[in-house]
Amino acid sequence: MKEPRTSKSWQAGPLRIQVEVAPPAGVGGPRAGERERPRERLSVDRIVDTALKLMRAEGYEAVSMRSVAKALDTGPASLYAHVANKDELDQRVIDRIAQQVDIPVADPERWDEQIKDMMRQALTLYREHPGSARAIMGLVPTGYGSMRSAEGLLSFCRAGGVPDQVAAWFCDLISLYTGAVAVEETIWVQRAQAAGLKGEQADFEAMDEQIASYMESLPVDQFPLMSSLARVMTNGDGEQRFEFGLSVLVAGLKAVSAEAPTS
Amino acid sequence: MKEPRTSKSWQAGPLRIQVEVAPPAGVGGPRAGERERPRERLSVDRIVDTALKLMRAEGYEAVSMRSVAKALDTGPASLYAHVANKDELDQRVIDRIAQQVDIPVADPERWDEQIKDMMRQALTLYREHPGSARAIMGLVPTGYGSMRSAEGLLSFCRAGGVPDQVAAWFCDLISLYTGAVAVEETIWVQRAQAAGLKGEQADFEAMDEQIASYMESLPVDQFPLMSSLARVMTNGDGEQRFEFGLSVLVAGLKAVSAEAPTS
DNA sequence: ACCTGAACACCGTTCAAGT
DNA sequence: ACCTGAACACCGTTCAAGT
Repeated sequence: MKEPRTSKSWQAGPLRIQVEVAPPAGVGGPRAGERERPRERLSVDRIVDTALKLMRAEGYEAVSMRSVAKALDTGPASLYAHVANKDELDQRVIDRIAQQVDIPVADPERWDEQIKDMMRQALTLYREHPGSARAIMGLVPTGYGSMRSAEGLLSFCRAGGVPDQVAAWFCDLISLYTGAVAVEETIWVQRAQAAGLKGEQADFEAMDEQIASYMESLPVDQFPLMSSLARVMTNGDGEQRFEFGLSVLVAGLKAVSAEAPTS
Repeated sequence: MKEPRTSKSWQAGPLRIQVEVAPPAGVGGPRAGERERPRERLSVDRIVDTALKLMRAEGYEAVSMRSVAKALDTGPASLYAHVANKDELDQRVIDRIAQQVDIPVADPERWDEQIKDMMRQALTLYREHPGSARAIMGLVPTGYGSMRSAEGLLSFCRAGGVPDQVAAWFCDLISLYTGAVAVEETIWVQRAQAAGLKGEQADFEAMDEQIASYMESLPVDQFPLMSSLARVMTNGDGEQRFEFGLSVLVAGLKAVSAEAPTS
């Protein structure tokens, strides 16, 4: 094990914790008006920026040490002077995305809606960076963006009178759920794209229809419910399903908070 | 695109649906007493069996077309006569795991506990096959095992008087959550292993401690809650956190069911 | 200190050739 | 029909050598 090359690292324990309590100087990317000289100096920011751009444009799968290096007009080995490994790069990219979430001041009148809004924003950001959720679920989130999000969620829970322990665990729970939804969507999109190379558009309706009629075709004696509820199972788009999930989670949060002793 | 080589496939639509409505003949693996002849004939079952064993022993990461082929004493190309691609192999392995979940007859007295029990079983199985959750979250689940699980969940919801649409979406929701928890755990285990190559045991306490003290060190003005609740945030082991999630989800299910019109 | 080319040990998949 | 060796186009990471 070698020491981390980036100065802002924390390795007092087994984990590498990404420490970056302030957002990067600019919003990201070379400042406007800055000319692209043929060979600019490498830096963590430049690397993260190009990775982010690549992800936005072509999805997480297209982001590799090699592709990022190529976009920077160099070889993959050069990146390792600024970033410990792919994992750290992923972590930094993800955190940059998380920093884009807008977190309002907690309002006791609508703290539950504020929680939902935050997660809707997160899902939107995931969608704008196809596959990013894939990466997030492979990481222990530290870093400014993640901490900021957690702080926000905690503040909304406080505003709602949620006991601390419940609030703490709920942060994890709802973040995990949102990430998982994004991952699931990514898969569907990939499947649809893989299947529909001829057509430009992914045909989700055809996929739903296919699954529904498959469920309907299941043997009624073994699968009485699945076969009769096939259409109900496949009902609704991603939006409706996500909203359903948010409702269940927030309703559950309230119920559990009411039971728990206020700690 | 070539047609699927396996007879039991369904490609009427964009998706490849794995159709296997009855479990494989044996419980899995060559029957006891069957001698291992140097070069047995390949088959889907043999391939899935060896992949499953490999996953159980060394985790999902160790399961590649090449490693499975090697374990079968052949080259990776040989597998493609029986399995369309890695994706189909994953799907079949996952489904074999899902088939191991025990699904009792629905009991209106304790339908909610039955739901929780099923998910506890699922998490245990994920843990016994490290990384399997990773694979499951990359798949659109069809196949016998998945259908059986969904049927079970639906039957419990019915027993609890949950409206159909709510039940259908809830199946997805709680399965997604359980898979996500398993994925998250996998990551922690991997991190711990990567960090603690010297020691045999993964030192989760040290990781918790590290994270907790990192959170405590956050600037209080920006992160008043995170810094003061650091210990609460890192409280509890995987078990407690999962149980919390199950409670929130089931409580939420009841609340949402009460609101919704009984369809 | 930073960067590089070349190499190492892997992937999934394809394809022409064998039996 | 089933299996195979060899190849293709990728990975992440390392390392000695350059500047």
